[in-house]
Amino acid sequence: MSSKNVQALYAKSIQAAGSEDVLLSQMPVEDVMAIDPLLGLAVGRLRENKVIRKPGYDGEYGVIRVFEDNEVDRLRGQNELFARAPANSLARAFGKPTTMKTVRKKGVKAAELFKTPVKKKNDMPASVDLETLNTEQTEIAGTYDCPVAVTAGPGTGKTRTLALWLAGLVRSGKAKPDQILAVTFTNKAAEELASRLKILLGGGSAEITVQTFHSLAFQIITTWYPRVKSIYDASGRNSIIRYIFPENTQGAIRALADKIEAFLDGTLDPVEPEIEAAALKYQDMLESIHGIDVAALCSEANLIFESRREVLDYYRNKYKALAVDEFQDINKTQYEFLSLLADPSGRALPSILVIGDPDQAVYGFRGSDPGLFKKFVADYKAREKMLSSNYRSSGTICMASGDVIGHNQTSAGMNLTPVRQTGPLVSVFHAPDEYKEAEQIAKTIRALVGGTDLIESGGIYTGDGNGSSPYSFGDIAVLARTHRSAEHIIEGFVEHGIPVSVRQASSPFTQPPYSAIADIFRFLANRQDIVAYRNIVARLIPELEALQLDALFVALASSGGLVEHITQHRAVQETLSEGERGRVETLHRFLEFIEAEVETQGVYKGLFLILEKLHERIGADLEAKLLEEMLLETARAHGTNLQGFIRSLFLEQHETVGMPNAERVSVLTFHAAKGLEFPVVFIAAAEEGISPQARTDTDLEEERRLFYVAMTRAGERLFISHAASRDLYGRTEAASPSRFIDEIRTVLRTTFHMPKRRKKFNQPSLF
DNA sequence: CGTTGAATCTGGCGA
DNA sequence: AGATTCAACG
Ligand SMILES: Nc1ncnc2c1ncn2[C@@H]1O[C@H](COP(=O)(O)OP(=O)(O)OP(=O)(O)O)[C@@H](O)[C@H]1O
Repeated sequence: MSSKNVQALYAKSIQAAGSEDVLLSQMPVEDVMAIDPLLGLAVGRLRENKVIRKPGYDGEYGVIRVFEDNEVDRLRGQNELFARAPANSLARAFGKPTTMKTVRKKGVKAAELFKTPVKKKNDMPASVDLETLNTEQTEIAGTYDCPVAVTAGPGTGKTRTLALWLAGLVRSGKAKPDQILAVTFTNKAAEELASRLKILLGGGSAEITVQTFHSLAFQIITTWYPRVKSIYDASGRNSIIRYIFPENTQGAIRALADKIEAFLDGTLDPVEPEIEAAALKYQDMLESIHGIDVAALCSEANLIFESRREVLDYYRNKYKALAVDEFQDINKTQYEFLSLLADPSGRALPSILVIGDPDQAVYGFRGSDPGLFKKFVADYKAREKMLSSNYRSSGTICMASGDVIGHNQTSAGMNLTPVRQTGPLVSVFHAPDEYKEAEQIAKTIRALVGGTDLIESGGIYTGDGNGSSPYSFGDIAVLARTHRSAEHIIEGFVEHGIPVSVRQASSPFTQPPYSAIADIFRFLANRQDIVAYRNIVARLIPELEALQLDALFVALASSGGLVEHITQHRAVQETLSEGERGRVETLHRFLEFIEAEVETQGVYKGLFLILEKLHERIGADLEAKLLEEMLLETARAHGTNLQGFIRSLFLEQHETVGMPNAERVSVLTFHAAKGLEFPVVFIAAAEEGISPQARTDTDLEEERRLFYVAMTRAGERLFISHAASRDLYGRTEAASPSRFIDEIRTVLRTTFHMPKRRKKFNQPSLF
């Protein structure tokens, strides 16, 4: 079936159903069957969630594996099918039609994807116990009359205690929910805390402010200065800096951008006059387009507090209680923000609880200063507390991680007493290369969830001997130091049919080649944002040169964001040929079309059309497609709320959610894993040069803390793997095992080697 | 002027 | 490897 046919068919089906949503979610399956049996089958299976959404590593767009092997071929065009048909009005859109790169590889055996068992033990319902505290925890959770600073190791119930401290405020009537503020450093932590509070307090918890420093600051800024509309992250920052200082080389731009970032965040030390000057120029530009840089959010909020007494008083009166988790990650500016909200010398100090673990300080690169913990204790005359019982990890994992962190000179050396018993040894696995590493992890996961692969491959885990498979995909996480090494794992999982969930840091949609998406939404929401406009044109009509872009830029600036007459502007007439102006006008029509679609059909529709447009020019690799799916989901959730979507785009991490309830293995960076826990953890790419990194400015102790964070996420089983060689920029580099592995005493680990790489040879089954 | 091939570069974590 | 930028060529 050719894709044209599929498009036509799909269009026909939508027509019959009334809308694509109706088709996908409401129309009786039999009716869809009547239009086309194959489509009916697909829709039916989609609805039953019997679907593994397989990211298109083979060059297809968002392939959804709904069919068995023999069926797949019949649906060759399913990519377009699920990507929906293109809007006719755009068929001959601007730009020269470029052929989309299509790579087709043989797909995995679809049948494999279906034999994966679903859910096992972690069906812990609402009855999950969040209330029980030990004596030390209880004491902390009940202290409201004096600031408290808690230092405690991983798994000691810090977050649990903090949640109950917050809940206690409400239950005891000491504070109303809307008088309570809990600040976190990551969105994940905020979500986690909010969901715990919901369980503890029910609906009333919604009134409690649980936010990251950044999103809180953004909210404060936009409340009092509604003029600010566009958010610029590292990627947007780079493009503006490149525009302002065009004479700089790539490397110089990056160095400058890094320093400007630190300056904006108030953590540049010492402040270099040239950097300050450059940063101010940059901020002028942002100011003029009604934008703000993420790095400047906290500093700007502080400025508002300092310059507008009534604003500060408003927040001081509002919050009667304040809690900060992961306090070791705080930086100078955030500390100032905090002390502005809760004046340590003031008369009416709110209840304050801060909790942290110096051994888990891993944000040195963005200016966090663990010394601020001591400063807090001194400034607030806080009562210091400790927790020492680890409830999360087996005795083995506690000891092993203790061995590693013990190598840090600056380790607090806190004693950690495991509550849980000794467990299986830490499994260390040597693979010949990163592909084999991924494969082995995939096989081990299969074995853990009930497969038999590992018996065949003579591998690491052969079950608990009782034939039961105690784990589900959702119990398992693979952690990696860098996104790059995580990607290899994801690819391997896709190939081996392991359902995977990926959590990205800052939105990939603010970076090329997707930055056009971010810019389009920015521009639609903020017509003053001519930088966004320039980026859109540069990305979508790449043939235009800098001078021509400048002409458009100037023209738009002088027209106050009105796009219509730009091409008549003198500067544009002079620098662009008639054909080029025509293409720009087509682009304008496209933007207006998107705007209308967003208003009437929602952000989802707009985003979908943009992605489609983008794919006329660029192909999409594995990760891209996974991400597109995910972003479309996010967009759908925001309906027609453009502002909400933008905020989420720039300030939140994005996770592939895909099919609801689908059990997935989490693949995360060490940083992203902080605060989470999994019964089974794999640490991948434990190699010198990766973990620890080997750069001139690498802080070895921070690298070790990161590794420690990764290890301590595990409850029962910890696997550490490394590859002897790894492809890097086309070169194959030899790599030796991470020193952190050796730091674990030998009796706590077992080591496995993989046979040397055999080309294209499949191990025959032994049984 | 537009196309093509060669040279260059890729640097981490997150809001 | 793969994307992007640059130089030489038609
Ligand atoms: N008193 C307790 N009784 C039973 N379980 C507990 C208790 N305290 C904590 N736990 C459990 O221990 C685990 C770790 O708790 P929590 O996530 O609060 O630790 P944490 O100190 O914040 O860890 P980390 O710093 O590593 O993120 C959780 O599964 C929690 O439910």
